[in-house]
Amino acid sequence: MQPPPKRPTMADVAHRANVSTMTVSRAFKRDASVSADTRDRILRAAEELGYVFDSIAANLSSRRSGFVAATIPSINNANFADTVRGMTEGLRDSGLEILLGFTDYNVEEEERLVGQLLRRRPEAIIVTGGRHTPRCRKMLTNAGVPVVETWDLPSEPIGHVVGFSNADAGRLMVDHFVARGYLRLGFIGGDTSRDTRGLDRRRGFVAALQDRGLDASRVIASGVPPISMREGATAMVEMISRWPDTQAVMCVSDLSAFGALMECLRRGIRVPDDVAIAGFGAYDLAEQSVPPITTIDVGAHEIGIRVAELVLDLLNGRRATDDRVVVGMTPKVIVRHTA
Amino acid sequence: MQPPPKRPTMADVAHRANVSTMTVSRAFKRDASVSADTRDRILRAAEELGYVFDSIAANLSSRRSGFVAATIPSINNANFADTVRGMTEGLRDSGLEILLGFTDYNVEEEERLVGQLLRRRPEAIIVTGGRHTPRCRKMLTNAGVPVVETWDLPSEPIGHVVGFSNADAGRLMVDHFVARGYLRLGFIGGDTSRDTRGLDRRRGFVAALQDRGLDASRVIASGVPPISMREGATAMVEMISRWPDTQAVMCVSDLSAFGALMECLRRGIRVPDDVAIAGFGAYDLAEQSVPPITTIDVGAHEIGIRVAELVLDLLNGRRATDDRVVVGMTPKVIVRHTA
DNA sequence: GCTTGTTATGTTATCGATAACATCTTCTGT
DNA sequence: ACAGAAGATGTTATCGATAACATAACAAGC
Repeated sequence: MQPPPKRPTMADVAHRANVSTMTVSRAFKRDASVSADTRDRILRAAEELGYVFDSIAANLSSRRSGFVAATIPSINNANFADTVRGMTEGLRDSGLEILLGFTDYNVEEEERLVGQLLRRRPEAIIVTGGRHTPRCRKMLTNAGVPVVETWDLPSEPIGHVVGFSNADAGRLMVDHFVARGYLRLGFIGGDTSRDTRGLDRRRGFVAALQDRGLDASRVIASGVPPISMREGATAMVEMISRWPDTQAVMCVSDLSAFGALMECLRRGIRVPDDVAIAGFGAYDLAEQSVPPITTIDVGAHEIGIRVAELVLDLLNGRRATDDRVVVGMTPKVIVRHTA
Repeated sequence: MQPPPKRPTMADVAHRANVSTMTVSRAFKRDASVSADTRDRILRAAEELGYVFDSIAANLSSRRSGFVAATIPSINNANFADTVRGMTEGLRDSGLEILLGFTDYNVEEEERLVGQLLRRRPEAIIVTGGRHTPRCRKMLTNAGVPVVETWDLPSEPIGHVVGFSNADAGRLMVDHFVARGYLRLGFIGGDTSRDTRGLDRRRGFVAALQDRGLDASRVIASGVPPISMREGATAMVEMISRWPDTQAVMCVSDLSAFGALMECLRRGIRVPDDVAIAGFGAYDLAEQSVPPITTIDVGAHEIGIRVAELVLDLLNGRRATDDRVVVGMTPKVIVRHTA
């Protein structure tokens, strides 16, 4: 290895442009009062030297990191992707960037990740879900920046909330099934150790069954969340072999619902005549599938937009930091062909 | 607003634990030589004070940021998600984190993004694709850190490469179609202004047709990349109405192929008997779909793993920084039912 | 017993920018 | 023509950690 080629600094640019470093610093901001002439000279000098602004130094000096941290369970999930898109759009003109971390549907991993993210001094932190390890809760509580929980309506929020009740989503589907005359109902989801929101949907589903005095035992829990199309297919096979008279099945997501539906097509099981299927999440897939899949829309994109608005309001002092904002969204059944 | 509650610093921890800040700093590293006793005392003091390590200051001081930057076209794409997963796995134990940015399939946006990322002094930068704006090329060339281009085999690489030839992928599908006896072939993709890799696949497809003296005019280019399932469906309609005798169609991705396939099912067009359909990317969707979709696998996950290995080798000096590494992968057709 | 090495810890000088305040021009209105 | 505001630029101290070097304490080897 040779000695690092020493990058030029602001001082180098300042020297070349015959100004002070402070003026260079101002020239690199938007609104700063620097004469057009001087700014040109500085930017030209920077260009000639190949100067690259050092955000790290700027962050330390200004005590502002310029980003908000966000954790989502998975990079490969259209729902969370929609939410992140919404956040990105909402923050676009604010100069804030999003630092994204993935928890892999795992609260231990979330704890680790939140710890790492907080070390980078984000201006706000957004987490998916309302269940965390005690240590993680504590870190978030003491973070000293706005905290927003999303995709959930926690009973004891840490800070602010933009979400919906996953249990209600489960209930909602029972209502829909029953209204259609289906009474022997099942639920397909992953093993329950990880995806707490999926688990809440199942809880709501089961509770609604019990409220109505219906059989609440038809639950398949297998596969590591998020369960895949394939696992949905496998679970469907198990469902109809264990409880052959099942009339309708809710799957924890549209992906598993699609897998279940495809398995039925392969086996010549008619949907919804022999068994009805519904999913969750309003993925494109559910709409485009033949037949199209009944699902629940929770407004993933809108969640992102609302979160961004909220964060900006809090950071700009347009809202008091200490009053808890809870934005509740309402899940809606989208009725299609399969249920 | 009250005066900011002033976070504790290392100096505070040092004072409380009766050591110097340097010892605190060491206690927070892994390997540093601090007696077990002292370390305990320090960590306890830190815990009691609610101290949170400040990465920004550490980065400035140590002149190491501890992350690699990566740009991908979209957060919502299973292929790039697989690659990112591979990179994450490969970097897991290195202490390096991934700072992810999304270009929205847009080289202008990529330029902006790369500029922002470089300001944060990444230890390496990974970009998707081999086509960039001139300014972006220049920034990458002068970045002073390892640069890896992926998902492509650029003719003039900036630094290192882990990818495959998209044109070859297009050619490969023509070979497959012809081997099956299909001779009137079409291609469905987005409008050509953005997704340069999709465009390369089309180029290869068209070139292969011309080489064989086949009709190369059946190209539908509409929709902003990445084109959706719905756009695939629309494009399929256009294809069969403009060229009703088309025998086989390659779609730029499995998503659009799925959309095209579903449209055929809706219209009672038999696949592959009336028209064959193939996609690209080996998404789960293509495997689970009924019927399952013929596609091309490029090893998205493996690309990520290879990139991570390469980056680690370069950063650890196990490979010279100045010899260009080109890892070429070979796209493979996965033959299923639709073509 | 004295050198040498190892381990644990402290001291000092930065890293590269910015906040806050100071200074010097140049307008503006009367 | 002059006070006062607004605009453009400079000076100094600092943000919170770490590299590099220095030192102290103790063990091992001869």
